[in-house]
Amino acid sequence: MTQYKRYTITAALPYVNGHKHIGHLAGAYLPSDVYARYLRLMNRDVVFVCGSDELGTPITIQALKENLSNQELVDKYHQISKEVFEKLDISFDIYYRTSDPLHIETAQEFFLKFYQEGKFQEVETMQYYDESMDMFLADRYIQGICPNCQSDKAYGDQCESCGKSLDPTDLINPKSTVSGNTPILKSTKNWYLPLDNYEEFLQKWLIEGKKSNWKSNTYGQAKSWIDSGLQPRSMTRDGKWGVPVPLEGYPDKILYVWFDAPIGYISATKKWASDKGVDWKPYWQSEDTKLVHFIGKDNIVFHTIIFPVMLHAHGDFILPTDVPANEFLNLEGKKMSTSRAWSLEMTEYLNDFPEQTDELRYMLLSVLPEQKDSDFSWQDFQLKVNSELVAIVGNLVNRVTVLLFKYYSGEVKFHKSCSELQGFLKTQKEKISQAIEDYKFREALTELIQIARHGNKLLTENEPWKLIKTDPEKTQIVLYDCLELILNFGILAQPFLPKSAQKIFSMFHLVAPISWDEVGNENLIKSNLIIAPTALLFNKIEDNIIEAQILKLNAKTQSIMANENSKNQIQEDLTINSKPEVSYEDFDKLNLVIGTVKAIEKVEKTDKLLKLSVAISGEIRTIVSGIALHFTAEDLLEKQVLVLENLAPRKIRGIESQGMLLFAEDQGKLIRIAPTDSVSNGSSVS
RNA sequence: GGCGAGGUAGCUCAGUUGGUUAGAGCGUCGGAUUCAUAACCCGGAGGUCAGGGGUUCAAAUCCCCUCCUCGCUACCA
Repeated sequence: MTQYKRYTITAALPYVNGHKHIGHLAGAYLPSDVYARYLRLMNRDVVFVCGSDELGTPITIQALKENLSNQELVDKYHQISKEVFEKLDISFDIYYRTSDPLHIETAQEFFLKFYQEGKFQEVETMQYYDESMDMFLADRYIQGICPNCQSDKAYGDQCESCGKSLDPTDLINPKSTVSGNTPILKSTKNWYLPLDNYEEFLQKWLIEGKKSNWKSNTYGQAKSWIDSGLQPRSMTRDGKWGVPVPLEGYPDKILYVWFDAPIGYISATKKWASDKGVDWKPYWQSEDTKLVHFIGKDNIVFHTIIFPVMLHAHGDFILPTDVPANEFLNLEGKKMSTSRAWSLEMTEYLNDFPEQTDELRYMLLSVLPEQKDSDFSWQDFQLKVNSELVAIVGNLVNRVTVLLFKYYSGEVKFHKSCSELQGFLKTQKEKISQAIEDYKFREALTELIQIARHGNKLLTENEPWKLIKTDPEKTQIVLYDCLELILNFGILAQPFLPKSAQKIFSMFHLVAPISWDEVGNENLIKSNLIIAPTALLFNKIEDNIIEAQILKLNAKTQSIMANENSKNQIQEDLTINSKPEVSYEDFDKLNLVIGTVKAIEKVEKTDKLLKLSVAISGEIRTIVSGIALHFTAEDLLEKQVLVLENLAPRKIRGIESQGMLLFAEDQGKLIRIAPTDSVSNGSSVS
């Protein structure tokens, strides 16, 4: 269907700072595996690469948490990931790791070439530096008080409590998480890739070139980034756990993980090629190669903009042909979250259902978030397994083998299959091929099941259990047709259900892989063949299994949340204790008064801001407060509130705010503070 | 608020060069059947395609407005 001579298929490198869940599987690994398996069965030249992304700051943070060295941590999770993918039959040609020396070398070559050709901009910026540890602090190594929600759990890049993304210099009272000391600002040099210089290239290659053949979600998001104007982006960081910057005099500089990680695809290909004794270059540098990146939507910008710009700037490389990005998979209607334990990790599934990997593959493929976020529910899982895999596929195989053994002791009598059946198989094969090439895996799966449905229909229509009494010869033909459907189902099922496909082949004394071209080949079923009796292809999943999983999920998330709450409690206690002692003079500077809210309006074009008019003594103060999510106008109108009267005025959204309203906060909810009996406006609080 | 993606049957979702009667699976109801893991097969019911307006001989599909969901992003003394 295409003119490509070879295919380079990549699946997003899992960042090995923890266990990966089924959302990751559905997002990148399963679709890419189906695609790669299909192409191999088409006898195409394919390399399918993936590997652990093992560098960067979050690794070091997780290592501290688990009390392991960086290397021990990545070794641990690399091993787990590798095994999990093997068990789920994800058929990577190589599962690599970015801590490999070959990768370091490859990434450094990239960097050096850019450096020597003047493709970087050297920029000096001020960064936090921990003098006691003699190191610059990456964002995650700085903790302080969030300027937004006052939580003291805010990191340099984001507040864990309110989720606001931050710049390290936004933090109040920043501390180094390494030493606990207050860091100083110090000048540092980094190398920036001026993405804005490549807008013309992106305009032509992506905006114009990919408009009609990329999925709307991928294209839309990439276009949105380009349209909003690209900025130079630093391709280096201060740190030690990463690819060292290959320049003299910068021992503490490493490459930004998003610079080196996608290069990992290339390093992985190099390693695979050298192990195999072939040349890696055509897979990345030849125009007749199709390069496809399978990713989740969180990686779109890196795979559609930054990495292509890198490849383009380098000059020797081809660009990705397709970037089929999937949306997210929810679990029981809610977004998966590792920190809230609302997730199904691949290791958990394998532990509970070690023999049912095809069932998971089937379920996930049938709900792949191809167009929009989709949902995995245990009930749905049970339904899909029981009413499709068991009732349609497994049942067909069972029906046919039972009849065959009953009437013919399992021996196949050869008959030429009818042309109608041949036509049907050919049609399904074409439909499935086309769907896979269009990355419509759900559709492909539906067409696959049609083959088994057809078999059940043949049986019901011809009733061989009756026919055997009147027309033994016709009975043989019907059963032969059914066997042919089963075998061909197996061939076409190989990309989706590899274990089940092999089970089917075993009945016919055949071994996978069987090429796509063999669909409809009558010589595969030998005359007078004795079918090997098989166990049931799929087993029903009973209600209690599903109930147990749902209970387990709820228990898991509740215990984590309880844990979190107690941690929060400790954190809050710490907040109280961690504030420095103040003198009476300091306290006396604050003028706290009671006022009454006289008018409220929402600040235009904001979600959280309310503009309030508050009466204190003789005057009306205008105060802007970020509380619109907690209170409506009715809640506060004519109510008394606690006001910090002498706070320096500040303009917010063009309105001068003359004071500050004080509220009690409990678990993120704001509660109004007011005297128990009404007092006159302006009454002081001391 | 800005940007992106969605809103189609009870549920999960397909469906764009605009074109008969809007589809599938599951569920539901009815029928048929017993070879089979109470499974399979046939049939029915079920939709103002989020709402409104426009373009057109013709709109789920193109344009405009509004509402809702998700993601990114902005304001938060």
